[in-house]
Amino acid sequence: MALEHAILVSLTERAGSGYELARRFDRSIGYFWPATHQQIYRVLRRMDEAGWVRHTEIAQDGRPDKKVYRVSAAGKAELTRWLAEPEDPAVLRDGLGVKLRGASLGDPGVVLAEIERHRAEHAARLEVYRGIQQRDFPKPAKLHGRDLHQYLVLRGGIRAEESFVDWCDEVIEALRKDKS
Amino acid sequence: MALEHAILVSLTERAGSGYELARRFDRSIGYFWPATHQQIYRVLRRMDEAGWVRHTEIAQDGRPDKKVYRVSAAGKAELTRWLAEPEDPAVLRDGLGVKLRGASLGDPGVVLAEIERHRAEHAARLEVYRGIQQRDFPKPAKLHGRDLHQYLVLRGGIRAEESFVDWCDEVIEALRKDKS
DNA sequence: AGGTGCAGTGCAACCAGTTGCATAGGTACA
DNA sequence: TGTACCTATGCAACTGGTTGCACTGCACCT
Repeated sequence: MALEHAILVSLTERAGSGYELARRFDRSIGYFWPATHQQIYRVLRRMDEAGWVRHTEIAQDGRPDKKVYRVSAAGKAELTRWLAEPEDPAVLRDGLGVKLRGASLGDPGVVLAEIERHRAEHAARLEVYRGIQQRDFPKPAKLHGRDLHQYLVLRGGIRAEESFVDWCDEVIEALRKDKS
Repeated sequence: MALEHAILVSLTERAGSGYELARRFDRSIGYFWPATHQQIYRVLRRMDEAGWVRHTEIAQDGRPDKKVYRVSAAGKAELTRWLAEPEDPAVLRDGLGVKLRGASLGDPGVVLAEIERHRAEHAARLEVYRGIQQRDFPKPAKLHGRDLHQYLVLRGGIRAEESFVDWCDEVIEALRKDKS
């Protein structure tokens, strides 16, 4: 139970509309906490009713009106309350692992190809992360406070992708050897 | 959409009741695909109606009757169909990352302690995985087919946990340095 | 003139998963 | 004797998230 809090963190960094938030979730923050625009709109409304955020309607010319949300005092209080609360460890739910485990029930070449495909996808995402690292954090030793935290989250993404890609390579090699 | 398939894979390895499956999911397979007994019972019934599995009621003395499920021909067909189908990349949803990103909004020491707690939990799980590896796969170079696949899935778990623990260490060191 | 795509918000239906509870007999321990 | 835990199945209510669709209007390309 924490899309609320992901939105609060994002809105604390910068106020924005539901649409803008959905864009942010597609980029940076959504890599660690995915959300659709639907889900975001719904949660925003709920938080508005609860008083955690307030919105101001902004008329724009050429494009539709938008509602810009900002975190209220109650929202900040809720955020700090949540930060102090213990968080459940993240659960992973990996269909690829299940597939590999069942690989011998079908054509093993099919699963091998699937692993190769996933490897490529994760390698691409790794490149994106590394690009962000070089662009936004060229001197990591000098970072402090919020910038440091953001950098460390990115490091987590990089490490996870690296380790996934390495695993794929191990699997690909082992499956090839087993097949021949 | 794949609890169905996780159950089918597990039942192919060995037939069993809903209760037994729930135990298996608590141990091995559930590390990669968690499920509660509720969810398992419900899906089993649905798959029974769809003809993917069949059950035989078994009376036991001293303990309640049970229904032992086994995969039908239709179930096997569905499994191989699914194996050939491309799988979406697993999404991660990590509250700890969100917390770290918002760490400067609260007491930074609180988040540091939280990371340390998670590190301990994942290190413990890593030990469990390594224990399984030593007990069940002492000679990995000799593995083939199903055993090899099972070993490789375990390797994925080990790699993921190792990389998470390493990340925690990086974060802990950086946060300590930043605080002082 | 027509299609695609972006900005912006939203409803309704659905699906997957969680939580709380119920039932029932057995074993094990204090 | 009471309590707690294990085996075994299941209902009901709820929560979180997905999918499909709808409406508006501008910009850009062909």
